[in-house]
This record gives sequence, structure tokens and C-alpha cells, in this order.
Amino acid sequence: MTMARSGRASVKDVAAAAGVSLGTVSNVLNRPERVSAATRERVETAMRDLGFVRNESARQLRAGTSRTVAYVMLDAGNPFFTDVAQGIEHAAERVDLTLMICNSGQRPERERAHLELLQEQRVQGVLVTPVDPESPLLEVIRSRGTPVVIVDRTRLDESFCSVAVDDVLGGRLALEHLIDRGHRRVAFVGGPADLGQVRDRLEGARLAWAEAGLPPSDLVAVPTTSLDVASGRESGERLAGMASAKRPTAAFCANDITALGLLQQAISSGIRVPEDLAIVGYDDIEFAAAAAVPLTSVRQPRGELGAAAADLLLDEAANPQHRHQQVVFVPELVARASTRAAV
Amino acid sequence: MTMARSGRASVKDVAAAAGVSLGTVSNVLNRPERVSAATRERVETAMRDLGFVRNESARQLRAGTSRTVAYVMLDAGNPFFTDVAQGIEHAAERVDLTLMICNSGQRPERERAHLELLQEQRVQGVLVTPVDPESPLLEVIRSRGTPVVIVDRTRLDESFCSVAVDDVLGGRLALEHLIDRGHRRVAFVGGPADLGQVRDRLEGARLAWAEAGLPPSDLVAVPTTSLDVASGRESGERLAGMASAKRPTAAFCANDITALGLLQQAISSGIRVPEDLAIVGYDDIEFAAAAAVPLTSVRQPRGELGAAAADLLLDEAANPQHRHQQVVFVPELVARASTRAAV
DNA sequence: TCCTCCGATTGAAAGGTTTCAGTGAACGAC
DNA sequence: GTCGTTCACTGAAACCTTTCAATCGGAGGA
Repeated sequence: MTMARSGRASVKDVAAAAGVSLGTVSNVLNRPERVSAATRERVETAMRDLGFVRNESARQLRAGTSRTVAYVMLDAGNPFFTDVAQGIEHAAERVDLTLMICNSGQRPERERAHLELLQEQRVQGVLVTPVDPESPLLEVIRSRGTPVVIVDRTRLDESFCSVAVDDVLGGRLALEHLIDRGHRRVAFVGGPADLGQVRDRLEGARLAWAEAGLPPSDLVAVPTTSLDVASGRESGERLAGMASAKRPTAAFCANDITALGLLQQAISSGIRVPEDLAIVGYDDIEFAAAAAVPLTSVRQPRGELGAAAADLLLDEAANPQHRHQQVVFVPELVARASTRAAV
Repeated sequence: MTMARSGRASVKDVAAAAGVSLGTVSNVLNRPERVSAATRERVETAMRDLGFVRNESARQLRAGTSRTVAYVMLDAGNPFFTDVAQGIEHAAERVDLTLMICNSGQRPERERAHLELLQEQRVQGVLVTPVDPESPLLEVIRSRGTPVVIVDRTRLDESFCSVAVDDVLGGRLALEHLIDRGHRRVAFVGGPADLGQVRDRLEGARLAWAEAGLPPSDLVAVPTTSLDVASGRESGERLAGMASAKRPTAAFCANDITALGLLQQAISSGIRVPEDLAIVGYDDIEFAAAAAVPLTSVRQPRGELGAAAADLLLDEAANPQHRHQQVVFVPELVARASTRAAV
């Protein structure tokens, strides 16, 4: 009758059409057992006829809270993060929350815009893999009432819940494996050096190297400008250009995409993998196992990472005596053909 | 003072703190030029002190519309779709809309849940790569007032805006390339056969084959149960098991991940690529170029696909005399090492 | 001094849903 | 026949923001 100006029917229209009060329509929607079968039937028919769609804004305004959590991811193009997102999704689904995914694409201003809109939307909480984990923005958001959990990064202070994987250990595992296979001259491929992940993985590598009593100079850093396929390929050229007597017999790459680039370049330069050059990657993305020479890699529990983060967030949102905690997962080395034979 | 029960300050609290009326606070927020500098200053201070965050639900309830569009994607694990999403994102950003990404993971009930929540949220419109493009759900959503654009699929009837790539042409390009390279016995790898993409790509392949006057029986279908790495590997085993005299000299795979699986299996079975077996993939995902034998592939303009879909959606949402249209992009063959030499 | 005009500010209404105290009717118990 | 109870339903208030007609105060002109 008085159809709202948007052209969409509201509860009021439904009530009028069914000849009942607003409250009854609301009851049909939210507590159907309180309404007699006949009335319910009538209301439901009216809703169908009018094409009624509940207005989530009004509902939320009244309720004061939403059934949504969000994940602001760092790079939608990296399969690692989409796997993390899927882990979050499963956890959220279990408790009947909807996940909204946003992508910052490594750009701080986009991250900020997303976070601000999300808090205006009163989401239950936000999971974020921040461009910069130390950014004060995160504190601001939380201080204004939106729980925040950091994913795949950690803050230096322990003021936030976070979920990450022990990168130092991961680096150590990679190098122990290579040392075990007899390698005594190894390249570390990755950069930029100030990226937390790169720094930690290299540190782990160095620790393992030192513990084996090997000379530091034989663990060669091959810096890259970023962690992508192209950087891997460049590093491959660099290695191919070395005299084979001086060339490392193995390379540990800071992630899998870089390792795949390196692998490709090595093969097309006539360097045999693993005979001339063994390769270890990091992340164990799906394509690592599917490479022409299946890649040995340090596996991160991506799905669990996401699920654990979601659980922490829910606790922070719901539990008044919540205490922040930093969950650290243990990575695992998956040995494949790219490091098969001893030298 | 009367801090809302949520513990969050509202415009009313800000107004009280600054000693002005509600309307003035709203003006500071939305039309700052109408407010004197001194008052504005005072209000802004109060907002900061109270940690005021605008309530998007209330704003939207009043406004009747939101500044958000959504993309319900089919499979977050497939890089193809994340690339499409990024294309959408850029287009949305240009007109200052926020993109919300949901993932159906190929499950119809999840798709339905997402679509229903989105329409309750009164998003401006929804982009969707549906599990089943013929599903009546899409019509229902649209009839209730939410514009819908179909991405990377098309409906048989032309009742929706959609954006897709010409798969028949793609199949044709692949086969013309292989025929051109001298191949006279070719396998088509992919399935299930009733998937639109698979059907069309095969049809294109058959057309090219027929036009070259080659016997239909020499274009061998190698069906798979799905389009993933494992299926590719299985097909590789199947081909490796054939007597080399009977074995096709080339394979055209319905997508790149399958092609990568096939490539890997072929190499480890001692089949040389491209000398013994040339391979053409489909999608030209980033990893195609990075494979150990870089993969010839049919490129789909993923980003443009997303951007065009977003444009159509905006037109449908804003333009009263909008007419549905079906945009079809033209794919392009990217030749690489996996089909290098003629046989 | 009075009037007009203008910019700055106010206050109430609207938007759709949910909640909750309350109304009525029917029914069983006394 | 009255009372108390239960059940189904009602109607107004509240959630927070935005908008807009109305008001206020002060400056400038006459």
C-alpha cells in the first residue's frame, strides 16, 4: 500500500497486506514458534507476494551488532593468502558468521580505507595482514571498539592477538635439510631484507649454518627487490653466471613463487635440478608440488592459521576477560625431488 | 554523557560534548563548509575525544542505499578468479565504491546464503560467477531489486548482463596453432563434459580441426573428472601408457592447472615437451609462463573481464533505461616453449 | 533606532526493524 | 460466575543518522 520510496516492501507493508501488526511480522521473522500457524501462513504469503527483503541496516541499527567479520588481506594475487582466507571462512561458518574479504594490495591507504569502513559497519571484528604490523592505525581501530587480530605477522610488543608461523624455525629446517644432504655452499634468495619474513627466515638459516660449524661466508645472500616470479628468474641468471666451481650447490628461497622463477631459469640455463642446484622453497603452495621438478618447501599451515585467527577474534569479541595472545605455528619441511640426491 | 549502551559515542554524545545540536554535528560530517571554523573545531575535538565512529547502518538506513558492490566468486583457490576480482576492484575504486568479496567455493547453498545476505545489505549490485548460470535464484534476486551481472559465464537466454570470453574461439585458436605447427593427432584434455567452458572449448577445437580437413577420429577426447592438477597428471599417465606410434603429438588442455599437471607427469615419464608432446593450456595464469617448460596458453583478459562487468553493473544500477547486454571478449593465443618446434 | 538579510545553528521528522510491556480472548479451576 | 493463566497479538519506543524548514543573532543599510 504505502510501499517505501525505494520501491521495496517493508515490514509495515507486509503487516498491512496480511492484516496484522508490525510486531507479528517481526515475530514471524524471528520467533516463528510464537505465531499461530494460520497467521504465519498469511504473513509468509504476503512476504512472498510483495517480494519482501529484510533491511539489514535497520536490523543492525536496532541490534547494535552485526553477524559479520572481515579479513583485510595483503595480496589477493598470492595463493598463500587466499588459502588463509579459506581457513578463516571455515571457522566463521562454524559459528554462523559471514566473512567479508577485502584486499589492500599492499597499499596502506587502501588498508586504511577498508578498516575505517569496516568499523563504521560495526563488524564483529577484523582480521588483518597489515602492510606494516607496527602501524598505529591498528591501535586506533581497536581503541574505538573493533577487535583486531593480526594474521601472519606479529607485533614487537605483545599488545595484539596474532597468529603467525615461526619463520626462524622454518629457515632453520630448510638449512638443516640442505646441510644434511651434503650441501656446503648455499644461497639464500629473497628480499627486501627489511621484510619481517625475509629477515626471520634468513636468521634461522644462519643459525642452522653456524650450529653445523660452517663458515658464514659460504651462506651467500642473493638479495631480491621483491618476492615474485621475476625476482626468482633474475636470481637464476645471477647464479648461472657464476663459475660452476664457485656456484652454490643449493638455494633456499624466501617463498615458493620466487623458487619457481629460479627453477625455471636454472633449467633453461642448463643447470640441472637437483644435481647441479638443489632448491628449497617456502609456503608449499599447491603449485610447488606440481612444478616440473617438484619443489621441496617449508609448509606453513595456512588453513589452520586462518582458523586460529578467527577463533582468537571471536574470543576477543565475546569474552569479557579476554587476554591477548600470540599463537605461533610450527612449520614443516616437505622434501621433494628438487633436493633429492646428495651432491 | 549518555553514551549509547554499546559503549560507543553517537552524534548525540558528540553534540552534547561540543555544546551544539545534532544537526550541526551532522553538518560537520557532511557539509563542513556550512559550519563556522570555531564550531567545527570544537566538534572535531569532541569527536576525537569520544572516539566517535559514524554508524554506517543508520546512515544507510536513512540514505536508503549503500556505496558497496559485491563479487561472489566461484573458487577462491583459482588464480583466475582472484585476477578477475582485482579487475573489478579497480573499476569500483574509480567510482568510489567499496568491493566486498565473497566465495561460494562451488557450493550452491553458500552461494545462496551470500546472495541473500548481500541483498539484505542493500548493496548497489552483485557480480557473480554462479555455480549454475541457469539457476532461478539469480532472477529472484534481481526481481527483488538488486542488479545482477554474470561474470565469466553466460545465460542461454539473454535476460542478464554478462561478461565472458569466447571459448569457442579460444578452442579454435589453440587448435589452429597446433595444426599450424604440423600436429595431426591431438588430444583434448578436460572435463566434465557438461561444463560450459569445456564444451565450448572442445567445440572450437573440433571446428578448427574440421576446417583443416582432418579426420575427426584423430582429435582424441581425454575426459577428466575435474579441472585440477591431479586430473592433468592422470591424463599424463594415460598418454604415457600409449604406444608412441599411436600417441597424440600434442595435447590441448581445458585449463592451465590441468596442463601443468599433464606437463609434470609427461616429463617424469620421460616424454619430452615439446618434442614428443606439445602442450597448450588455457587461461594464461601467471604460473603458466613460469613452468619449467613455459606453457603456450590461450589468454583470457581477466582484468578487463572484471572491469567490464563492474561497468555494466553500475549502468544497471544507475541508468533507468539500461538494457541488458552480453559482452564477449576475444581470447588470444600466447605461444611459448611448450609448442615450440614443429614435429 | 528599526528593518532586512544572511549565515549559522537548531529541532523535529523520517527511515525499517526489533523489543517489550501490555491488551484481549479463551479456557480451566474454583 | 469469578479469578488466574496462557496464548496470540498489538503498538509504541528505541536504535543513529540525515535532512530541511524554521529560528536566531548580528551586521549593514536606511
